[in-house]
This record gives sequence, C-alpha cells and structure tokens, in this order.
Amino acid sequence: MAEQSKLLLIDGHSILNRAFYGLPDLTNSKGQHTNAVYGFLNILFKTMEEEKPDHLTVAFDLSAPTFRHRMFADYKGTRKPMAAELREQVPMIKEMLAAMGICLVTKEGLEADDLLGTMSKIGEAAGMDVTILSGDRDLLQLATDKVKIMIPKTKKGGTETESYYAKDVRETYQVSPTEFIDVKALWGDTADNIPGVPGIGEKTAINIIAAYGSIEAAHEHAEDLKPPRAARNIVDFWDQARLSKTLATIDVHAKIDYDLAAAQIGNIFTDDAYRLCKDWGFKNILLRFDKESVDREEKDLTSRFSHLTSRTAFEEMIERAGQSQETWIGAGLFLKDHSAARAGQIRALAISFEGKAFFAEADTEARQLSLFGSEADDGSGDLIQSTDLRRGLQALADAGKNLAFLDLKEALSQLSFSDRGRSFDLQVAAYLLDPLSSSYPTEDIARDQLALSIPSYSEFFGKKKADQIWEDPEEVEHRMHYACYQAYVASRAPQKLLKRLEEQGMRALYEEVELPLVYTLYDMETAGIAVEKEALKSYGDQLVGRINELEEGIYREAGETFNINSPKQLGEVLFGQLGLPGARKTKTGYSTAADVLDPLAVNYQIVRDVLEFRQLTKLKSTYADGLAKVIADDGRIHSSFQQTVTATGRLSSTEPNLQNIPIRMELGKEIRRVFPAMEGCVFVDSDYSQIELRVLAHLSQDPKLIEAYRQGKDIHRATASLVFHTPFEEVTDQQRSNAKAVNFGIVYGISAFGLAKDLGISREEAQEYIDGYFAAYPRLHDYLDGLVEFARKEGYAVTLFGRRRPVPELKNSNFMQRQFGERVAMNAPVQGTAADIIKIAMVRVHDRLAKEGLRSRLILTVHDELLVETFEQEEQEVREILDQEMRGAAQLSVELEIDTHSGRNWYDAK
DNA sequence: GTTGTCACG
DNA sequence: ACGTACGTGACAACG
Repeated sequence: MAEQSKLLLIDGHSILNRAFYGLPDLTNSKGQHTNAVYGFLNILFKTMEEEKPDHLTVAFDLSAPTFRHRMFADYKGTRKPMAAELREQVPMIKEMLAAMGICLVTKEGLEADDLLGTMSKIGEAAGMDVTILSGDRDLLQLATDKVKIMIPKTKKGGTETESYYAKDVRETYQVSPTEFIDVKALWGDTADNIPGVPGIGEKTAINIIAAYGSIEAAHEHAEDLKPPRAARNIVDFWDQARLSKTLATIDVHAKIDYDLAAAQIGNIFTDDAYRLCKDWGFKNILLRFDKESVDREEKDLTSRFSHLTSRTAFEEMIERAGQSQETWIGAGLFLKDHSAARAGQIRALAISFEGKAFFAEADTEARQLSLFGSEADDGSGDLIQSTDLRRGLQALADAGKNLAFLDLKEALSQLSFSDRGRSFDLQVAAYLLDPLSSSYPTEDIARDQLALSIPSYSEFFGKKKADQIWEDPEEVEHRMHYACYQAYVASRAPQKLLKRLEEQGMRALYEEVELPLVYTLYDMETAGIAVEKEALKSYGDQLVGRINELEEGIYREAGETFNINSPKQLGEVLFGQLGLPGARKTKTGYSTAADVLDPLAVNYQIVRDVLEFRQLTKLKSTYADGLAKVIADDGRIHSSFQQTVTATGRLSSTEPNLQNIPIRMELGKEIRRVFPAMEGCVFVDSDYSQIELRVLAHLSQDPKLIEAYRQGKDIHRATASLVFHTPFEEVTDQQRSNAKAVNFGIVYGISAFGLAKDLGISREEAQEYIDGYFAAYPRLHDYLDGLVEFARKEGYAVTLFGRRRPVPELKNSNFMQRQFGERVAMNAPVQGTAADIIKIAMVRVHDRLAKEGLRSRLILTVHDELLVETFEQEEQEVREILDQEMRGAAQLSVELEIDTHSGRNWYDAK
C-alpha cells in the first residue's frame, strides 16, 4: 500500500510577516534586511521535517498585502503600510523559493486565502492529506478531517504550532469550520473590512452560531437571540451581515490552474538556493545544505579518490586523462620549497577528471630504499620521481587539455602552456567575483561554486606545517584526500566560475586581462631585480652611525634612556615627562605619529631628533636590513606579485614589497642606487602621468576637465585657475599646490575634513575649496553623485572594464561607515580603472617583448609605473613598446601620457 | 595576533 | 556628536 500522499500549503505573506516580526532585524554584509526570509526558511524546514510532505506549494497574493491580506494579531485593526524592511524581502523569498524549485502560486485579484482554499480542495479531492500553514486564523474555516490548519505561535524560547482539524476547531470554538464563517459574519473584522453586526462581539457571535448554525437560521429566530441588542441589530443590519458572510467566505472554487504534479517536492537544496543563502549570509541554513548535499550525491566523494603508487599506474592515468573529453582537468599541485625566487620540486600531484581524482606523490628516499631492497626487479623502474609527475603534467598540457589550478602562477613553475586559454586560475576567478575575501581556499570555492562542503586544511592537518604533513607516513591518507579534493574542485569549478563571470560582465576582464597577467607576473617574479649586496650593506652602516648619534642626543634631552621605537614609551616621555603641548590620545596612550610631532619640531630639538631617528630606523630595518634578507642565491630579489589581494584591482607586492621603496625623501631615495640593471643593460622606467585624474576625466565626461587635458594644460594650474577665479598665468604656486591637493582629494572621495587636514586649513575653508571645485566642474560633481547612487542601488562599484568592488558599507547603520562607503564608491571606479589599464599595458608590453624576440624583460610594476630591464641595444625599441602599449592600453577621451626615463640603476631611471 | 607607525602609488 | 581623505605591506612593540 502506497503511503498516503501529503500536501503542504503555505500562506506566503502571512508566514513572512510572522517571521519578520518574530525575529530581530538581521542585516547581511550587503546591508540587506534578511530576518523575514531567514525566519520563513526556518519555519519551512521545521514544518517539512514534522509533516514530511511530498507536495508543497506557497501562495502569495499579488496585490499589496497591506490592503488585501488578512494579517494576524500584529496588524489587526491597523492599516499601517508594510515596513520597507519587510517589503524588500518579498521578492527575496520568492527568488529563494524559485531557486529551491518550490511551486509558487499567485493570481491577480485573488487573495492567498482563496488560493489556499481552492488548492486544499483540489488536494483533498485527489485523496491527499492537506496541511495549510498560516498565521491567519480565518483559514480555520478550511479545516476538515483531511485538511489540517497549522498556526505558528511565537512563544518564549521558540515557536510552537497549533494544529486544527475540523474536530479541533469544534473543541476550541464550539462551532464547526464552516460555522466559523458565520461567526465572522456577525463579529466582523476591521482588519479585513468585514463590517459584521454592530453590538455583536466574539463571545456573542460564537454563542449565536453554536446555537443556530448559521446567520440565516439566527436571523429567522432573531426574536429569540440574546442579548436583545443582538436580536435587534441582526434584523436592522441584516444586509450588512449577509455581505459580511460573503466577504468572510474563502472561495474554494477559484479559477486557477493548479497542477499537483508541479507541486511535487524535488531536491530543494539546489546550487542556486545554496548561492542565495551564501549571498544573504544564512550561515546556519548553509549547514543544512552541506548535510543534504553530502547525503544526496557527495555521500562519499573520497570513494572516487585513488592513490596511485607506481609510475606505471600514474602514467596510465595521465594517458586516460589525455584521452578524456572532460572540459577541465583539475590539478592539485604541491611543491617543496617553492617561492618566487625558486621553483620548488613537485611533492605530489592530484589529477581529476570525469568526477574521479587520482593522487600520486614523489617517493621518499626511505621508500625508494625499501623498495629497492625488497623488490626483485630493477628497483628504480616503478618508483615515482618528482620529474615523472612533472612530465605527466606537461604531457596533459601538450595534449591540448584544459588544465585548471588553484594557483596557476605557482603551477607555471612546473609546466608551460602553448595556449594560455587552456589554463585556468581558480583563485583569480574567485577574486574577481568577490575581491573582498582575504583568501580563496579550495573549500570556499567548493562551497560557493559547487555547493559542496569539503574539509579545510586545518580540518585535515590542524596546525601542522606543510613540511610535517608531507613527510609523515601517518598523514598519507589525509594528504591524498586533501589533494584530490583540490583537484576535483579545480575540474568542476571553472565552468561555474566562468558562468558567473559572464553574468557579471567580467568574462573578458578575466580572460583577456587577469589570466594573461598570471603569465606576465610569473615571468616578472622569475626575472627578479638585481641588488648590490655590498652597497646595501654600506648604506645600512651609514645609517647606523647617524642613528647612534641621534639616540644619544634623545636620551640626553629626555634625561633618561628608553625605547624610542615604543610609541608608548616615547609618548610618555614627550607628553608626560617633558610636558610637550599638543598631545593627542590613541586607544593605548599618546599618539606620536608624524603629523602630531611635526608642528613641535620647530620648537623642540628632541622632536626633530625623534623624527629623524624614526626615518633612519625605518630605512635601516625595512629597507637596508629587510631587503638584504630576501636576496636570493642568484643575487637578485624576487618579489611576489599578489593578484588576489586588493579590493580595487591593484596588484600588491610582498616578500619584499617593492612597491614602497622610498623616493620622496632624498636619503631614502638613495637606496634605489643599490638596484642596478644587469651587465649590458639599463633600466627603462615609464610611469603614467596623472592616470587617475585622466580616468576620472574620461569616466565623468566633464567637458572642462577633458578640455584642460586636451590642451595639454598643467592640470593643477588649470584647476587652480577655475577654483580661485584667477587667470591661468597668474595662478600662484600656493594656489596650484592647493588645487593639486583638491585633485587628489577628488580621487579619494573628497571630504572637507580630509582636505583640511592635508592642507592644514580649517574645515570651512576646505569646504569652500570643494564647493569651488565642483562649481568649476559641475559634470564631475554629478558623476560622483551618480557613482554613490549606483553603488547604493547595486551594492557595488564598477570600473570601465567591468571589475566590481562590493560596497556593503553603504547600507551600514553606522553613519561613519556609510560615509566611508560613499568615498569608496567614488574612489573604486577610478583607482580600479587605472589598475585595469596598467594591467592591460603590462600584458601587452610583456607579450610585445616576447613577440619581437627581445631579451629585455619587464621586471617591476608600481601601480602606475613599469620598469623594464633593457639590453642597451634594445633601448630605443623598448621605449617605443612602452610608449605604444602603455598609451594604447585604453582609448579614453583624454590621452594617456607617460614619462619615461632610463638609467644604469633604479635611482637614475626615475 | 593586534596596534601604531610609515614607506609607496 | 560623531571623527574620515583611497589603496597597500613591513617592522617593532606589546599583550
């Protein structure tokens, strides 16, 4: 006997409303209110667990729920408009239900009640058990012995549900479900515009209907009714009573197309639903997905993982992979001692295709020995060497397979692609989709793209370092699984990532800029930059002499010795003991930052000494000593360029950071002399001239700004001329300098406070500058406003090339945070577009150098600057390439100009 | 690990 | 009344 089929019907607005008022105001990272959706889903899951329905439908009325829908308790008698925080969640829940494949029913002109009533009859007629979930007691009239009405009640410590079959209605209200309509006809309901009969309240209405069964019967026996007022009014207001009955009656024969087959419950834990939960921050619900998705198909992904322990088996697998039709072959690659300076050896490799994954690791010496001792054959024949793994990987690339890696730049140390389009970088793709994440581990990509829950590194290995896990025989299964998961995700995620990039208009950015850039950066890292070790050492020694003098002087002036590098101790000495004026507090004590000390320098020798001491120790520790530590065996420094770090799309540089080598102060700038071009070479250094302001001119299409650039004017002078209403030729240096600061401010997302601080003027004065600026460039002002408006509406800022930066701060309840969000919304498109442009230029310069067979190499980028180590004979050609490719990287309404210099070292090339 | 400071664009 | 210019990374101090 087949189990009884069960239909669950949900009153959408009513349950959403209950959830909204039952939960505190939850706001997700994007600033969306989510409490009602979240609560709705929890009620849905709970009810499904309890009722175990096989069919499910959610009904919504199309018309505004404030007007038509009968709300329970909270709304009774009041007609206040639906809260905006709730209204915005109506489309969200619909989107979620649709993503879960849940049947949604709406019909113009019908209330949810009528839909629910009609559907319950259809279900009942089909022989099903029906449950209607609603917060609205009016639905009790629909109860039968097959149709159950469930009403959630909010109680302390959770929700409880009251259930009513027909008999329960009778027990509770002394009337049958159909009689309940008549009760309502007498009693009325202001919330629903049902007038009822004056003078008859709930008690009286129930008594009358319990006695007579209907308003018609009661009307016939009007003279018998008590109290007399009811008897009189039921006659006097008879028409109104009959109208009320009509209004109160739920239509159970509404003309709707309702197909029970469409209501069948499939797998509601879909990828789309998962993504929505992720987007909206429903962490707890995600757990439910993990469990379900594990239950449904990933029950044991590890059963599809194999550990290949012989070279033969590994090579056979590579052979099969090479013949596979799989779109993307995923690879998990693990290197020993890899860095930008040196390609590590492959420790292990996992390859995944067709849903399976294979793991192979280079045999350790110990294993090689033991095998050699025990095996009868030639011993070395079937062992796996690091080079075997490398050959296998290269074989796949050579076979023209599409290969996906978590970190392609690292993989490039082990193989080469003849077609860059056949490689994929998961981290870079994931970064474009969500540049605010701090890292892009496999498990996050699996969760976001595949709705798959897999263990993280720490879940496998705890706090153990890579060296420990790869050499410990007990970890072999863990690392096999870990590597296979990585390969598996790499094979499955690219399609999803590409689809999302496409949807978000970033596919070209990925394929034509970021992906080729991986190759450019790899070559730049490999090339590195030469350093004169001895010169660096003597630079450091020179600093030490002066540092010691200063230190002595400071102790003498302070009257005691202390750690000058400790802001806490220094602050105490300067502002506490010596009682210097102008103290400013930080969380932990006095601030000793340069902008606090600077004004004091005029009057106090000790402050001058401290500032110089600071400057010199910075140069010594960060640059002299810091750089010496990272010189590789080849005498060069190989910085790592990070492609997945910044919120705006810029690159960053680490170990060491070569993007903050001193230049502003002469003494610091000297350090650039220790970076020489190699023998027979010069450095050619090109930097964009005011790229961000030019980008802004283009993006805003401000005619005055564009015109100033087209005429090749000094832009800061031109700005000063407009802002201060001074003829161009008569602009003073001071005015120009102020205008320059304003131009910078504009790019940062101007604030009067910030500008005032920068210029050392009052906030009012700064505001006047800003007002003057926007009066001079009105179009620019409108444009910046538009940026904020766009980001507020869409939740992100976007560059000329489609790169996005989310701006969740704009929806933050904190005023400061929102202000910050506004500046970000103004700055990100500008800084980001400039980043897009130089990335394009980098790829083009890199490719041109290769294509033209030049030996010169692009070795460094500093945001708006490219440095090419150039063979002397190639200088003219390199200059030309830089000029063409940098200027031609984007076609803007204003020309992109560059300044180019060359020299024997980095100092001379600037 | 966080904080304060400061180097760069 | 609040307390901000945008984006980074490295170092020393300190809990």
